[in-house]
Amino acid sequence: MHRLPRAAPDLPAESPDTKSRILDAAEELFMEHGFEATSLRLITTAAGVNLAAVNYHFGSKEELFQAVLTRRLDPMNRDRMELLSTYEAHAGDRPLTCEKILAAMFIPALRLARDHATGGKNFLKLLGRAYADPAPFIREFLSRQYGEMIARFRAAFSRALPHIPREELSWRLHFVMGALSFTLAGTDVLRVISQYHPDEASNDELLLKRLAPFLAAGLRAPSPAEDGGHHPLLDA
Amino acid sequence: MHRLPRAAPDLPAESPDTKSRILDAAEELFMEHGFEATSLRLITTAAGVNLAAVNYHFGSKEELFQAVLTRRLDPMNRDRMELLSTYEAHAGDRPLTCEKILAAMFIPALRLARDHATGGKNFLKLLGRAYADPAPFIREFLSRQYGEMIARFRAAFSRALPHIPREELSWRLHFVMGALSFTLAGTDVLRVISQYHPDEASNDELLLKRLAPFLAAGLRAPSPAEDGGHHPLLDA
DNA sequence: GCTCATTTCAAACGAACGTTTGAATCAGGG
DNA sequence: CCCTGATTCAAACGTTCGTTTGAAATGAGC
Repeated sequence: MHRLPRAAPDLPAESPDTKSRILDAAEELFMEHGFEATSLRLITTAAGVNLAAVNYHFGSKEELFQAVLTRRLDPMNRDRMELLSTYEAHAGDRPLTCEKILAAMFIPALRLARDHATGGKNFLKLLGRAYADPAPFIREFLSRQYGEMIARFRAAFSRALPHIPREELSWRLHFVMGALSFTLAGTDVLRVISQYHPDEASNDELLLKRLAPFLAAGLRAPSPAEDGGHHPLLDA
Repeated sequence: MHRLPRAAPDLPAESPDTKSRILDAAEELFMEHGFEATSLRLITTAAGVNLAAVNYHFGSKEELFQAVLTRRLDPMNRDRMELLSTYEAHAGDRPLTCEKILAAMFIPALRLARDHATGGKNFLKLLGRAYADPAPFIREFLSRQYGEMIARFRAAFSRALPHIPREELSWRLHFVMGALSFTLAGTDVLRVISQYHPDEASNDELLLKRLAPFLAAGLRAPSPAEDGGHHPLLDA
């Protein structure tokens, strides 16, 4: 099935196997232009491989896209769950704080953004954009990939915030994922909103350090159902 | 330039002028499949008009997309700013609450979702997805359309939260826009997160009533810069 | 050194795309 | 009634798309 050709004795950092070169090029180009607007010819040219290589190694363009996502999303979500388990074991039977749970979500993403020099950041952008893509095969794929992790984290938040009704918590988790993916996608809408310190905008750690307190406060907000109701919003 | 053919005496709800039929069909299909994956042939067939009509009336596919967005986005953002001005005038020289400012952002969006029977909800979904689209012409268009409104609202939040540094506030405004657009886009990721009460998920008013307290609490959170620092996140 | 399965390659496939063209159709004013 | 400008229409334009094909190249095992 898989070929193990040269053991790559000491080639500098160039020309890993064809499959990886396609994945790297596809990751960057999908991130830059989106799925539909990125042609296989663009990808294979950038990767320096033959056009037919994609269909040979991956089967189709859609399967290539899923392979691009799986390669990094799978380990990242596994890391998230492991980190959450570590925190929980360390806390004994006391519930975790929201900040700690959010840290279990963010740290693996940060690790990804830093480890692979450019690849990681490209991937997070790509992931943020995939969230908003209407293509059914993307939506189903993400549901499959995220299902287990989300369930674990919802349970953790549920213990951390016992006074928040389950349904309300589901919504807030949805908002958290929205703000996170929007932020990681790093769209240039930011240029409109802030006066845009470019050197800081690219610093993901600082970015998430700002996002976490924001989200933690939102998660802890009194539930509309528990504080007697009548919020001013939308009643005017 | 524009033709005013029949005054449409009492045609039930069918066959407005060609331009509107194209806009309606395009709005729904762009929402459903995205910009790149929606062909002009699909749009014109759904609208019951000739293929060439798009290029005749709008010039190109890109200009059609911008026309779809402008048609509703323009009035909505104008409504938002007017509502904010109304609230500010009513409050005299006291700063508005975060909830009130958020209401000025949400209510026009809700009005849009309700007024035009199906069109409005389609549009909000489309708008949420356009936020994440990498196409340069979309990004530039949104920057142009949103610039003025964002500036107004940032000023309002700045008065409501004088203890939050300007830069921190810019980030939080970014998070607010992210959560809002993600929520309005209404991706099915939601199906993963919550156990999904379908009849409630489609109720935008309830949805935004949950989102507003969440965001208001996040906006009011102590700034990492002002509370002496050392947050637990990311230090583990 | 031949074998055979794996991988690469140039070339082509049919389909679908956005856009253009030029004639047909229409409505209203002289 | 024809003229004029605006709109619709069928047809075709050239390009690009994802995928397939069949032969050439490759490399490990006997």
